Amino acid sequence: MTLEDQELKKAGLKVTLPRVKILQILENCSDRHMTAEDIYQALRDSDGDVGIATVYRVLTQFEAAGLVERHNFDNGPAIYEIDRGEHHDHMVCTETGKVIEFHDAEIEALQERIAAAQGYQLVGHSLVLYVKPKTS
Amino acid sequence: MTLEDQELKKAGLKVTLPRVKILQILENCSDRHMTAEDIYQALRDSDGDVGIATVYRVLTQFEAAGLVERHNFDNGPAIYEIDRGEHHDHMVCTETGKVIEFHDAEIEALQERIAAAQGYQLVGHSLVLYVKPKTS
DNA sequence: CCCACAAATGCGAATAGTTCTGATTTGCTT
DNA sequence: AAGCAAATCAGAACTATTCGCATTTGTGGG
Repeated sequence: MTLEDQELKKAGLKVTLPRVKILQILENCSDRHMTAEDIYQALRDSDGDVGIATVYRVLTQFEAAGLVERHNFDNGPAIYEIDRGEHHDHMVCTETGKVIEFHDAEIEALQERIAAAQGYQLVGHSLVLYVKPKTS
Repeated sequence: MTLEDQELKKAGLKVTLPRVKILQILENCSDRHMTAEDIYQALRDSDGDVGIATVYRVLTQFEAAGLVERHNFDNGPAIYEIDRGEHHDHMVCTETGKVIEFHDAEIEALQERIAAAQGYQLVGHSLVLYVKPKTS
């Protein structure tokens, strides 16, 4: 019973080979931001016989279970990352594609206030900054 | 030579029937936030024989010319709106789908600072608040 | 005012990303 | 180890969008 197995159990998900492998890939990947296709390729490269449909299904379940977060940058494929419980937003370099995480308590607070001012309650948000290196 | 014609000319675009009609639809629509499909239907309902491919092509040109803005809310189709030169972000009600515009100078300023702190220059951003009515 | 020619359009096919379907396999319960 | 629900596979389907190419449409020059 590995750590991954326990996480899956805790999330109420049956411990299956595809799910364990996908969880491992997400935990071990270097930049922590992978597309479904990236994961599919990683599986393919190692050994697996996991279909792309399963990758999507498993990622959706992981998201529902709070194990991973899904983000949509502009157009293009969604990216997935392990949810470590530390909320953050993203900055994407338009030249290199690099993704940088950041968190700003002030912005978070302002968002709440803005929603409240219109008679709403904030249930979520998506903030992506598109940036380029300063010296170009 | 209508107002729409002039706008198109100014943008360096040939004045064609599809372009004029699409511009009118965008200017006259009630909620100001339409999908390409919405526009296609509006054209179809009135009279036109404009293909969906043309709708997309024209919208892309309008965006490049600064006449309209395109936004991607989460997944689902992109929405387009006339660019009146007043920058704003969006709040989407998760229950009714209602879209509310807002602008907050403080958040804008903070975004610049955050990008700068990482050695980047802000070239754009996407901020969407997902909200629900306070009393539910 | 008309003509030529580039630019724009329509249609259908193609693409990208993602989800569904239905037959087969897998893993939990005993 | 058997049974059964849950999960998977492969491929088809779907949604949003773009492309290719034959045809049409504006526009500037004569």
